[in-house]
Amino acid sequence: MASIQHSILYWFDENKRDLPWRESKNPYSVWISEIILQQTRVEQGKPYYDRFMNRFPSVFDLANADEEDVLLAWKGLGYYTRARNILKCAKTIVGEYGGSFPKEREELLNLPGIGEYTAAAIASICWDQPYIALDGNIIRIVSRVFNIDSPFSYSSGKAIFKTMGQEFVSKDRPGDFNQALMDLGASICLPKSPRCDQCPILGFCEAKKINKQHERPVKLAKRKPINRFLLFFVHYKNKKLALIKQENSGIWKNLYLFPHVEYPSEHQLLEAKEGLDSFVSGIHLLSHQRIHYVAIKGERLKKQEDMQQELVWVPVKDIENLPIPRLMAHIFEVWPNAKTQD
DNA sequence: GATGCGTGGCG
DNA sequence: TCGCCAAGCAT
Repeated sequence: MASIQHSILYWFDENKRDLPWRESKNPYSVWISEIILQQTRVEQGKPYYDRFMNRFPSVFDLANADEEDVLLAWKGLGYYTRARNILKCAKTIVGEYGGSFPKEREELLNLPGIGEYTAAAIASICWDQPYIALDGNIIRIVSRVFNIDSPFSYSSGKAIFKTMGQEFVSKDRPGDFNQALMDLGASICLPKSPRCDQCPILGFCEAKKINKQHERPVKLAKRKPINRFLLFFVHYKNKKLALIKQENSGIWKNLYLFPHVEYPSEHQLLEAKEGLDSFVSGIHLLSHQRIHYVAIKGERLKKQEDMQQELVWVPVKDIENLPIPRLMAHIFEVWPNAKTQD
C-alpha cells in the first residue's frame, strides 16, 4: 500500500497550481512570495508579486531601495510592517551575508519578518530541509489527518502540531510536500465544506473516519464578553476637541480618546447621566468587551470629580456639522497621536 | 499569551 | 448584510 506521503506527492505532481513564484527555487523569489502571501490570498498577492519582482529583481536592488519605494510597491496590500521588514531583511542579507541567504533555520529565524512558518517554507522549498511549514492550511490538514483535538493557539497544542508535523513531512521532497499540502488545503481540504470525496488521502484521515472533519481544527473557545459601562464627554470648543491620553495599560493603552468615566454597573451609569444632556447611547463591541456607552455634551466636564486625566486640546474641523452617528463613530476611533490630527 | 496589523472574499 | 477569516509576525 502506498504511504500517505507518496499519495500526497503523487497528487501534487498531477495537480499542482501554476504560480509565478514556482518558476524558480531561488531564495529571493521564494522569500518575497512567502512574505506577500502571509495572511493574504493567492489571487490578491499574484499581481503584487509580479510588480515587486519587476521593480526589485534581486536582493541587491531591494537593499538599495528607499523605504518609500518599497512601501509604494506594497500599497494596497496591507500589513505594511511586512514591507518595512522586507527592506531591513534585504539590507541584512546584503550587508552581513554578502547577498545570499543563510541556510540555517536559526539564522533565518533571526531575520526580520521571518518566523517559524516562513523559515520552514524557505528551508524546505529552496534546500530540501525537512521542516513542516505550519500555516493555516497545513494546520487544518494535520488536525484532520491525525484528529488533533487541541487548539493550535495553545502552546501545548502547538507542540503537538509541531511533533506530528515533523513526523509527517516527507524527508525526500519536503518543499514539494509543504506546497502540496497548501494546494490540497486551498482546493480540497477546505475549512468549511471539505471535498472529502476528491481527497487523495481520504483513507488516511482519522477525523473523517469518525466524521469529525468539520470539527477540526479545534478553535480556541471564545471568551464571553465582559460588560463595561462608560460615560463619554464630547467637549468641543473654539474648534478644538478635548481628548485624554490613556494609561499604558488596558484596551486603549497609550491612545488618545474622548474623556470618560467608567461605572461598575449599568444602573450607576444611568444614574450618573440623570439630568445631563445626553444625546447618544449604545453598545460598542471591542476585543471581547461589550462597552455600554452614553455620551454627553462637555460643559459638565469640569464638575466631574472622577475626571483626573489631563485634557489635550486637539484642533478638529467641522465637528459641529457632523451628524450624531458620525460623531459617535469618532468616539471609538482612537488616535495614536493627537498631534497629527486636524 | 494576548493583541494589533489591512485588505478582500465568502456564505 | 456583515462577521469571519486567509501562505503570520512582532511585541
